[in-house]
Amino acid sequence: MSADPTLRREIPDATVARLPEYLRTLTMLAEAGVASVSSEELAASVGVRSAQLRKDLSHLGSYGVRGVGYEVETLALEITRALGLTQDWPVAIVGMGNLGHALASYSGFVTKGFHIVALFDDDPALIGEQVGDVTIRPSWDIEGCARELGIAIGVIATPAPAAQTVCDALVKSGVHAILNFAPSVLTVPAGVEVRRVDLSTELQILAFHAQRRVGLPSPAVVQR
Amino acid sequence: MSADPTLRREIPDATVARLPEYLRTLTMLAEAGVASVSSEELAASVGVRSAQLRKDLSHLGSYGVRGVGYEVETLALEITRALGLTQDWPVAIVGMGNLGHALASYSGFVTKGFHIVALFDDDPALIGEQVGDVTIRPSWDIEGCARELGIAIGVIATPAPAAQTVCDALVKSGVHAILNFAPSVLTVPAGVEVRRVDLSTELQILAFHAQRRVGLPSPAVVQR
DNA sequence: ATTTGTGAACCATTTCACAGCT
DNA sequence: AGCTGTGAAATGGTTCACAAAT
Repeated sequence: MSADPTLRREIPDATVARLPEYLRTLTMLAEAGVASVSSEELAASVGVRSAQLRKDLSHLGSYGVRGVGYEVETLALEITRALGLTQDWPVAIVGMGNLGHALASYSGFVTKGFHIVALFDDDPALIGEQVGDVTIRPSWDIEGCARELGIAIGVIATPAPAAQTVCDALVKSGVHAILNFAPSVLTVPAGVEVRRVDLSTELQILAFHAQRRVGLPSPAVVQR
Repeated sequence: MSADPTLRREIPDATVARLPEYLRTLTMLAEAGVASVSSEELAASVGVRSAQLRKDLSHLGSYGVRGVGYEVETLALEITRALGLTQDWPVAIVGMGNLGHALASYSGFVTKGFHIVALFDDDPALIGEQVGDVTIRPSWDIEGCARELGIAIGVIATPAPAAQTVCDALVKSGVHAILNFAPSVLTVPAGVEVRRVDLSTELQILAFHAQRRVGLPSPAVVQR
């Protein structure tokens, strides 16, 4: 492996997962006119320990000033660069039911860095519908048009039984990154990154913790 | 602490996060009429290693039979019990925009173990609307009615600026488990469990991995 | 013969604590 | 003096490999 000092460092997954948080907070600080933060302050806003923040940032390079802190604009730019958000990523959503519609019009989606270029569904009643400035296409056209639209990230919001078929079509079209909202495990070739978001999984994890509470101080009196 | 052999074991977070996956797969197997599985088979369906599955299950107790495997029904029941899904958890959703509506009618929500008992929004145009068999109430009534409805889990689907206020109201009403879809970090007293699901965070993590691919096989025709 | 349950080894991540720089 | 960057220690999680059980 090359030991290029400027870029192509190995960034741990756990760090990558926190970078978006840091970036969001830095963006808010920048909008509030804050020019500089210490690791202590930034960590507090994000809800991590300052040592963790510093270690995370150290994987990107050395962008702080000892005795002073980090320049907000600079750090935000470096994280943006590290995450690959200096370019625009074309995204497709497959499955335009309630969830698909909600995702397509979700403000957080239009965040700098992403651009919805295609919507797919296999329900004839939905095909042709205009959502924002994109028209819903039939799912069976994925392989026909996904590659020429340059889709890099696919979002699957179909019912579970359709998810694997849709996933296969996306992968065949050159998509290497998939966000799966369907409650099913996807099988993909090596090199394709899948992340899953599942409501019932999250609720069940919360139920576990809620259950642990039986017999604990129920009143929400703030205490320490 | 007590070393009670039957219950109240310490289950690692990483294990708890996988239990819902196991349960979902077991439920599918049961519906397909499968009576027994080996750790190898079950692990393959879920996408983990068999040693991991066995270690995870060992935290619940010893419910397998050596030389044979696990009885599907029994194991499903034990996981259900461990997750606290033998009882029904009353859930409230706050923020009934596109996402809130999609969540309220999401089939995965009605999974055994959860029951939507209240919906809240502060938009007068939405208050009073019927979604399923629940009527949308004004957000400022949370403290007034959440406790008597026995709400255990709160789902926040509001815009980011409202999230902390809503969270405080939920906590004050005795809610100890919160699922936050708003892109903001919530501050809660100790003992309250918060899980966050954020679309742009997920997309940014995927962008990072997509970026790593530049110059790898299968060009997706990069363009602007 | 086969598959579980689990110590032990391994690996990843977090936290500590302080040297190094401004 | 103050805060970053980072080795070293501590913690948590995963995988190995095999004894125990049927």
